[in-house]
Parts: sequence; structure tokens; C-alpha cells
Amino acid sequence: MAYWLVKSEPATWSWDDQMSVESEHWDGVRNYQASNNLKAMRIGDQAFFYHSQKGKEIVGIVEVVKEYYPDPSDSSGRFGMVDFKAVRPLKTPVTLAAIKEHPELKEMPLVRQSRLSVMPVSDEHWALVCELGGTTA
DNA sequence: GCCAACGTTGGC
DNA sequence: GCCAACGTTGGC
Repeated sequence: MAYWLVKSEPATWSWDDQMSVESEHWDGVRNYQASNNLKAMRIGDQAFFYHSQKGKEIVGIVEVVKEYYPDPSDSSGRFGMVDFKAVRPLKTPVTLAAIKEHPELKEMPLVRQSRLSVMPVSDEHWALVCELGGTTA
């Protein structure tokens, strides 16, 4: 099983919104690198749910319930999406500032490639962020 | 609100 | 196929 991180602006789609629904399609990705990451996701893979802009923190964990399929909001037909369901919130959100303070976590694409909205997370980083967030991996 | 990073578009 | 111009994202 692989681990990921996905970003959402809470003003557009927040963790509370995600928890209020059974599952939600992750549409609107228009970047090849991010799209390729979506394409590599398999059912059962888990992802950190990160609030960009207002928040700048990892707030919860979601799971892939439907694999990559065409995004109807993309008229060019080039991009697709997956569906996520909420698994559980972190007890304590893990802020970007906290991630930057950790020597290990500084290597995350979240820090190094701030504009990428869908990225892989290594097993080690996953376990560490879960620990900081007060939940079990 | 500004600015840096960076991906995309379009002219040549 | 290169590169300048432009648009978008997201941290600060």
C-alpha cells in the first residue's frame, strides 16, 4: 500500500466537508505531475489531507475508494481524478511549520515543491507525521 | 497584497 | 525546438 498527500483549500473543500460525505471525487487537478500521482493510486491507499493557504496543516487521513477515471470538469480530456473517503482526523493537526522544523520531514515534496498538489509520502514520513498527529499509522 | 517558483502557451 | 511572456499556486 502506498501513501500520498493531497492539498485542498479549506475555503473550497475542507476536511469538515470531506467528513460530511460518504466519498468525494478529487476533480480539478490540471498538472501532469499531480495527475500522474493520482493515476498511480490504488484502492486502499491512504493520503494525508492538507489544508493549503488558510491552515497550512495536515488535518486528516483519507482513503482511495475509486481509482483514476476521467475528470468531467476537464474539457480537454487530459486529466482524471480519484474518489476519496475520510478515514479519521488527526488528533493534533501537523502544521507546515512543524514539518519544516523536523530535519527528516524537510525533505517532503510539500516543503521542497510547494506548488505540487498531489504527492507521494514515504513510509517513514507517513509514520512520523502520524506520530506527531497523535494517531496510529 | 506581494512575490517566488514554476508550469504552460504561443511566436518564431 | 527554443524561449519569452504569462498565469497560477501558495507561503509569507
